[in-house]
Amino acid sequence: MQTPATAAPPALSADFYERPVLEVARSLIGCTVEHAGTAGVIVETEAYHDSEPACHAFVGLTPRTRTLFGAPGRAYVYRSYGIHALLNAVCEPEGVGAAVLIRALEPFVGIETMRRRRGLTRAEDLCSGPGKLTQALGISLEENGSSLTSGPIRIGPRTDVWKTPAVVSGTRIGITKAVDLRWRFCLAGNRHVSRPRPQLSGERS
DNA sequence: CATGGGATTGACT
DNA sequence: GTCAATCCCATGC
Repeated sequence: MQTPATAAPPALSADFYERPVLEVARSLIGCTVEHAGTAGVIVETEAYHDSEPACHAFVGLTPRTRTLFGAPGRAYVYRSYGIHALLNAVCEPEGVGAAVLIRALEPFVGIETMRRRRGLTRAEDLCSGPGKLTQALGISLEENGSSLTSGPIRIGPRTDVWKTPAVVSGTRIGITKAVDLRWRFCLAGNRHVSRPRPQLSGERS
């Protein structure tokens, strides 16, 4: 049996996500996200887990956290600050509330479409933040709970160019609880990482 | 039912 | 550096 004659590689399977969330967050650097004619390489992620108070799932099972506690390999999309849709990949076995927030991409497919959706031209302004990349890819709240293995949002494996990315960790952005956990992961030196960039040297704080 | 707080961004002092 | 936009939802009365 031949593989289908598609340009894109198969999406990551649900098994990929059914692992400790920190492991998945690191592994997702260099992978691809694709939706509605646009795609990018993941250059920044953050991990969230129901054992720590910055995670939405910390409060337990509610209508909002239903997706977070559900099956791994699905999208958790929620509205942030009343304005932005933020994309997460649900991780760990069903019953555990954990997810990886996709924080930044390096655009590589449909860049003109991204420019139109964003109303901006500079490549570094298109996907360099969690709210920016959902706008650039056309992802909305309706995709909450959808499968990342079958679409409409698909996450694919690392391509040859990104086989062994240099990943740096830092503290998570924009939270007020559990601020000391270094659960943010970035592709070292990449220009599409959101601000503030993690310190490359002198990781002591 | 009223309130308050965000896993952000862009515009502005 | 400051700040408002805007809305979902958890919480408390």
